[in-house]
Amino acid sequence: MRLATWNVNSLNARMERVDEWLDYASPDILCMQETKMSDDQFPHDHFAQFGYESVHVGEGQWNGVAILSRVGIDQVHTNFAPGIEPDGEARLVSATCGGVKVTSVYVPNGRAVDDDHYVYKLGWLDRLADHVDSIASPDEMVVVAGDFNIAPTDLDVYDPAKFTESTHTSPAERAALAELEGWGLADAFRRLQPEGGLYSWWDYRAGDFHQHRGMRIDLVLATEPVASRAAFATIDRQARKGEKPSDHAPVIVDLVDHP
DNA sequence: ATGGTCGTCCAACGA
Repeated sequence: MRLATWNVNSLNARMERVDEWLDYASPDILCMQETKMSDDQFPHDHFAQFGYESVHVGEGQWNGVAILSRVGIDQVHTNFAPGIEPDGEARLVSATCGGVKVTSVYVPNGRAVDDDHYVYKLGWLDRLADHVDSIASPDEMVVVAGDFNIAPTDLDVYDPAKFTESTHTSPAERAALAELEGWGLADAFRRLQPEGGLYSWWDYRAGDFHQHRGMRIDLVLATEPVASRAAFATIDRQARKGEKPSDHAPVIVDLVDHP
């Protein structure tokens, strides 16, 4: 089973690249972020032609998350689970796909460590931990995948010295990630790829992609029953090249039946 | 040394 996550930075703008990518990467489950689309615009029928069922939580101009699956979609949550303060933005959708409890997340950017949006980001991550604990347990197959807007360690940043005291690398953000790891969610890509310098996002400006100035902020977090089955992981840099790329590359994790 | 691009939609703003 192939899992993937991709921040497409506007599905309308990315439609051709997404079609091309589904053809060659052929994921069984794709978590998508930043569709920047309302629910009535989402092309469920189009993806059905590729063999995918889909769920989407959108708001229009900003945010928007989806799950595409060709192994079924059930038990959908379109916001944080009951009992958790609902989010006003379209940043999370959960569903059970092929026996895996999948959540597609678009974690708030934070903007700056002294910005209210950073406080919102940290609170959002706390609520994400509550959400996961509410809908699943660590002994189940659970995946939380998406744009976390956090580089887990300095191995995931092209120049850590440039990102001290800033969003994406701050101790509080990394502590929030550690909280999820403490619950039982492991960084599936990192377990299979111990070396640093592999990134999933590059600023459009200044030729950052070609200069390898990026960060690994798109993560596939998985419980042990999933992570122990993960046999291969990659970031598809090909999808960041060429005409009209997203500023993020897809992250792929392949599972085998028997560890 | 500075700033450099996209996407949303036409004016800035978010990333």
